[in-house]
Amino acid sequence: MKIASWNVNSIKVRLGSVLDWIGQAKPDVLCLQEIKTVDENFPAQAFEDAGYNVAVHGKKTYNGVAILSKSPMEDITRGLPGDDTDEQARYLEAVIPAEHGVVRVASIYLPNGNPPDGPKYEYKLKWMERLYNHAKELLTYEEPFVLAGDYNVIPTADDVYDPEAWAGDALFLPQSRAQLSKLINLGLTDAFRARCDTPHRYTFWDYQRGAWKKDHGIRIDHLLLSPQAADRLETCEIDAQTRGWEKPSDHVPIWCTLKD
DNA sequence: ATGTCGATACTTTATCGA
Repeated sequence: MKIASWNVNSIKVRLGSVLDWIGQAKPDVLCLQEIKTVDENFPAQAFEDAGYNVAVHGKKTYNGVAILSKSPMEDITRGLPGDDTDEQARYLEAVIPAEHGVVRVASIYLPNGNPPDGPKYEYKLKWMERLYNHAKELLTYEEPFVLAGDYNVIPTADDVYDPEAWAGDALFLPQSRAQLSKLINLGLTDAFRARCDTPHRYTFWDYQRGAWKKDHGIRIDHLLLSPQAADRLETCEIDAQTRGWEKPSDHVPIWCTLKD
């Protein structure tokens, strides 16, 4: 079972690229972030024609997440539990029937948090605390799950081209990194790091300052696996070549395969 | 030395978020 994640920075602009990529990569599940559209305007038909079932949690202009799955999804949850007043569309979870049992998959768009001296950073940390609490709850089911998405957190200095340049950024502040560690230390596995210890492998390159050309990237898109999923992990890779495509997203797909 | 992109609206340029 191949499970992928991609922050597409507008599904409207990226539809052609996403269709091209799924045609080549053939994921069983693709979690999308920053679709930047309401549910009604999500191009569901195009993905259905490509053989996918579609679940969407969108919002006008900002954020928005979706899950595409070859198998029909069950128990779809929109929004991250823990705060009924949270209006931002950043979390979508679904249960996907597989050959042997089910795999639960979440599409996550964790808040950016900049600037770090204001309410946006507070929101980020609170959101991470809610994600921690929810992951803890999911772990009690003792089932395979994959929390896939744009975490907007650089885990270590090996995951950024220039740690000093990012020192004061909400994506790399000690508090952000500590909160990600705390989540992983519940017993989750960073699938990429479980399969590749090469430093300076990235999933995001800023549009500005020729970042892609100079390989000035950061690794902020992660697949976090429950123990039952980690036991079945085969490969995990980053499809960086899409960053060189026409009209690219600033993020690239990351995917893993789980033994059936 | 400079360098982006996408969505939106009192729109054709400015503002916001990333």
